Amino acid sequence: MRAAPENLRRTILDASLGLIAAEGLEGFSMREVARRAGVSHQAPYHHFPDRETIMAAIVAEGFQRLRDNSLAALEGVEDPFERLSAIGRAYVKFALNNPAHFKLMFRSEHVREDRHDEAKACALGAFDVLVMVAGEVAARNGHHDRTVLLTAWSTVHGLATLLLEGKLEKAIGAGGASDAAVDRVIAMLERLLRADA
Amino acid sequence: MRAAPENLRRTILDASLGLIAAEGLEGFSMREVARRAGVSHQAPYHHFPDRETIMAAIVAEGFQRLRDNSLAALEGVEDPFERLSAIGRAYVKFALNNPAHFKLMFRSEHVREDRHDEAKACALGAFDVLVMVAGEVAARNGHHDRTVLLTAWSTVHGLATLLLEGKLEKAIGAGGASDAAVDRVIAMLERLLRADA
DNA sequence: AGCGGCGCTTGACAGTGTCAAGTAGAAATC
DNA sequence: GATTTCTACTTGACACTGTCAAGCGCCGCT
Repeated sequence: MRAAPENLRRTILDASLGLIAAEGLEGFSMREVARRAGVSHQAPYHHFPDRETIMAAIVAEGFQRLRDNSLAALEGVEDPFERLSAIGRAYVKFALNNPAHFKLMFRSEHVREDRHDEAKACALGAFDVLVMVAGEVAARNGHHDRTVLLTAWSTVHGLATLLLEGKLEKAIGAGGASDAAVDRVIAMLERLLRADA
Repeated sequence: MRAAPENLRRTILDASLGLIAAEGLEGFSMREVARRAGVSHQAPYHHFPDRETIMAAIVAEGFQRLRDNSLAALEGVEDPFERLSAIGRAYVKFALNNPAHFKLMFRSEHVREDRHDEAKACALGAFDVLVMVAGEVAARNGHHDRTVLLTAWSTVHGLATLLLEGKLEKAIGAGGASDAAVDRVIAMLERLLRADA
């Protein structure tokens, strides 16, 4: 009995996901993935040309999940400003729940998006949700929509990144819970954006 | 003739700075540093216990330069909101001019700040400038000073990070220059912050 | 029955960070 | 002044990495 074709491919992806979740991005190695999948160190290369392409597949899945999370966060929320906040919170939450995955998705030295169509497409898919909601906000407050988009994205992305790298302890203040800080920042941005242009 | 003590230490740091500037963060290797410094692959270990400690020294220098740049950007600027914008622009500019250096400074897997006192102190030194100016802004608009700080920092940090990773092309819009986008985001944040609480 | 090819394994190579041991030469001790 | 000590450095080795190059066994086809 031979394994179904494409079966090992999925096994390898799952092993990769498990590995980065358990050991972090720098603990990722092709050989360890192969070990976890129970195959030789070269078997993965039969399904992926190289390390970057495996990572690109993981990135693609990450952006799909990020998009799903964003859309789920929008469910039932009508007010554009609240919707933008909801996406922002989902974004940071995703980053904190999947730190290595998130880093991988946003570090070009691991995956050059322009060389991996699927990853690129999924990234655009997630991005589109933000474009849509930022557009709703801009339509309300009269600001330039691309600027609203960029500002909101930068803020939540910076917040997520700084949290992930442990740089915010000194900024949050003594004993402050980090999720409270996230809420404060996002709430503040929402309030600021509510002001008309 | 023997080299002056601590001389190789400086040579190694300079070689490291040159290497990351030329080859990027992932091109950095202890052995390549040694090669550039013209010594054996183990010589650097006589002045630094390990790779992370060399990187920590580089991080420390980076934060010193960031602090200097921030202070220089404040020179002659009186208005708190303009001052915050000036720091923000200096922050992004620093990141774009020293991409690998900037990444190194903000990635905890390379340098765990808590284990390297000098790097930590320099990071706090740069951070203090931001604390000060965010405080001035909060005193004016009546917002919570830590939240102003966090929001401003997150925004410029996210902007810098996304630019560095080449993720903003799709967000800037067709043919848009990225520095114009930076100015727009920072200007928008400034305008938003000018509104009282 | 024989064969081609697909899926995987084994082996090798150059590169890495770092441990361990050796060495040349200046300084210190007698 | 000869000998020892110490310091700055070199040489060598190890386990690990990603990836190139062959080899091997089993499946379906003719």
